[in-house]
Amino acid sequence: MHPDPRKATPVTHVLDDLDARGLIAHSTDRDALRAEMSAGPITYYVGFDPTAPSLHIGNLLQILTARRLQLAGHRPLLLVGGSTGLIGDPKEAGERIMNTKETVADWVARIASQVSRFVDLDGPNGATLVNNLDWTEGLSTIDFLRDIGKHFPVNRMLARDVVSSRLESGISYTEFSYVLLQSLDYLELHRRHGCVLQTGGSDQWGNITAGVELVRRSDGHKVHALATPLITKADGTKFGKTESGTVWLDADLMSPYAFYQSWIQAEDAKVVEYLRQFTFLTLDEISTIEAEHTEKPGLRGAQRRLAAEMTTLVHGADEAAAAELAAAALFGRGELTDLPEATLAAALREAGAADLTAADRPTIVDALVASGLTDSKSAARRAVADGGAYVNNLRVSDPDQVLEGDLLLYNTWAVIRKGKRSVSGVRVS
RNA sequence: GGCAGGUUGCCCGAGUGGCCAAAGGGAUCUGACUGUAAAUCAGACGGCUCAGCCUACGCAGGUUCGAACCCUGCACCUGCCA
Repeated sequence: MHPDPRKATPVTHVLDDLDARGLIAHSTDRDALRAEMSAGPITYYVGFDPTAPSLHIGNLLQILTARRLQLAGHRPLLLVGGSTGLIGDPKEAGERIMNTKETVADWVARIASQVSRFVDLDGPNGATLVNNLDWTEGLSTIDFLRDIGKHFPVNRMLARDVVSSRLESGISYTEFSYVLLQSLDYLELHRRHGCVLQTGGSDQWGNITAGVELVRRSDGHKVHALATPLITKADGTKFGKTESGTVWLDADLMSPYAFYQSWIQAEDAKVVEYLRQFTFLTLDEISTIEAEHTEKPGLRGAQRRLAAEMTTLVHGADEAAAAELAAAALFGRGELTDLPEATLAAALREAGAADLTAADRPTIVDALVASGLTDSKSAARRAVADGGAYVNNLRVSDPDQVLEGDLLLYNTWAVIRKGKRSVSGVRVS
């Protein structure tokens, strides 16, 4: 699970490594930070709010960045937002729906265990998990307003982009206050653990610098901030949160196979960037991959490597290998009929296979729905009408086509495909 | 509290009594071309027992042969005034 430290330890300063990987979008006084880091291990933190039962690859970038800093000898504090998760960070789309305290507490536990898998918890610079509920639960409103609120000029708060964009559509006092809580986190971690750096996504920059400011005003100390860029696709839209939904890290929410697929479909124009930002391959190794990729993009070597690295990192080597084998079987050049039954069955189990009953005489439309490739029978019929439905890589044009006889491999299996990249299986028995 | 405007399908947005499952755009899906890439072009895009039926235009009720469109009440949002 943990990348080999020898491979990952940069020979250069870790800040230069992050920079070269395209992981620094914004930073406070870089030279001062560099000097502090060179003088000895520093303590830094990154926070995750429990807005779902699992983290996604946007959060993963933050975890991996924290891991890079840890590998360089610094000490991470991983904060899970037990209290901030109850409030909700304002986002442009509009007011968040509030989750119950029980739900948030459950998500906190899940996310804490998820996040701790990516860092070392032991050793001289072992990571510490913290929960901001610890210092907000007993905090009185009066103390909060006097000690924290006093440092926040409302005119400056109103000027922040997220807030000003919400002034028209409306924003609750609850969300408006969020930045005070995150800032308080930084102050608390600075006081309790000597934390002098907060990292996060560039969308958090406003919240992060507000914390820097609070520490300066309250304690007179200069602390730092570093933000990673928003990871985008070639068209500028957010990577990893699109058509089929969010790319989750939890295997129950997204199978390792699906996770692998989401990476292998990376765009040519972006795949090398992703390799730099997400993997622990050295920049030299990535240069080599990039050269091959530029030479023969059709081989999709960069995408394969990216998918393998990421699936290994998140789900482990065994799952990664299984996902790779499944992809090779289902997307390979070879005939599906040439696959041994065990290979075929394994591949379909990875991709996901639905059970159908032969006596029901299931049709292609039934199979598309049962496998989850389409949301409804209407959509399935449409797919067939569009010429986008395949059984064992052969186009099916009749929506009433029953899956039986020659359409079943080993008298049992059928590989159902919708379009080019969506494959699933059915087992008819 | 008063006045004005608004609430339409995944999102934006047109529609003010029948020709509306609802223009247009975006997103998404599929096809062609390909390399599980991009770009381009084309088609699709509420559901179902699919030449028909059902559900839908904030919620509830009403007028009408017929309502997303008219009326009443309610909820929420925005602006102006107190």
